[in-house]
Amino acid sequence: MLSKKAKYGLKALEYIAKQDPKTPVHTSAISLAESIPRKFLETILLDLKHDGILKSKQGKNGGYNLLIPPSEVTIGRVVRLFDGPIALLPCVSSNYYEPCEDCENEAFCGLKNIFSEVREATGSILDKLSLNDILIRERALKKKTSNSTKAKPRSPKK
Amino acid sequence: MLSKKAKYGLKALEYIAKQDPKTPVHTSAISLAESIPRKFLETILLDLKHDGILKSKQGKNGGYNLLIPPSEVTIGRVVRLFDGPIALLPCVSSNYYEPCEDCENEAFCGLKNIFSEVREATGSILDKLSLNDILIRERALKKKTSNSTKAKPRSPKK
DNA sequence: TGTTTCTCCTACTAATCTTATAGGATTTAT
DNA sequence: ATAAATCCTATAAGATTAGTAGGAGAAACA
Repeated sequence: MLSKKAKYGLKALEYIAKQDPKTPVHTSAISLAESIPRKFLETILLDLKHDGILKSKQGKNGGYNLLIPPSEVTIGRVVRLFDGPIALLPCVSSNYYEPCEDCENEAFCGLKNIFSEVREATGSILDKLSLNDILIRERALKKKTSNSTKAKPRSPKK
Repeated sequence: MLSKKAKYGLKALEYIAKQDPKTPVHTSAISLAESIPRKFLETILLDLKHDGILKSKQGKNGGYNLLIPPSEVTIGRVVRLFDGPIALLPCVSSNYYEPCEDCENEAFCGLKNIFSEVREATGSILDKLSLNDILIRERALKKKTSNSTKAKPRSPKK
């Protein structure tokens, strides 16, 4: 399971990505909108800033904005920042590789073989999809519903 | 990351699966072979027994054996037993589903959409592969190496 | 210049989870 | 009987999680 930090972090980023990129977004606004404890959120946004995903403006009317475009903020990066490795075993992690203490023959380990497949499957999703994809999918989901609610809006009038 | 329990559990099961299914396997033998603390292993094997994966024989010359064939012990089942849900968000878990506390519109959640894809990818591997597949892959890996070590053993003599 | 409103930073804490260990009760073979 | 094994519960140290507390520092603005 994701930690609250990772989940809150993703939701906060999503919220920021939806706002005007020129206007600083207040912690308290995010806190309110996404039901994230304000003080907790502060530390999370700070982490995101230190990682180079967000930039901040201090003082009155300050707040946060994305430092890099939403399409370049991968989900994997955010998950790793807060929760560490995506892999389920250290020996199959790309970014945090460590051999298992007592593994005699890593090359022959059936477990490694299987969990490497799992890591590949999840990594290929999380490192490919970005903040932007969250937004795109959300729009797609909403559109889909509004379409199926309306009566046959298939072809727009000329 | 997997917990030690899950990892130890899988390794223990693998060890047991490799032994004669008629002869009870001692905790101490597994502990020694796989470098798992004996007392810790005891509780793990007990869990596996209570879950119906292992059966035990008490008393002298007692020990553990598989209750069901290796091909029916999925990795997913063992992981879930020790570590809970495979999903990264409660709202995308098949076996432990829970709505997110403050999620207003689960149907429109971009995060859910993406992590449901992740859950599907990992679940489809972990619930399809079994203890038997670990053994099969291990054998395949060893064979591959021994082949490439030998000089062209491609076609056996008639 | 002083006040307000933000971020920034560190330290702390309560609760839970992890990774075991301890000590014996129970069961069975010999 | 005794030895050797599982069974069961309790305990405990350490790490992690999910926050909270309290202010320092920066900028806008009156």
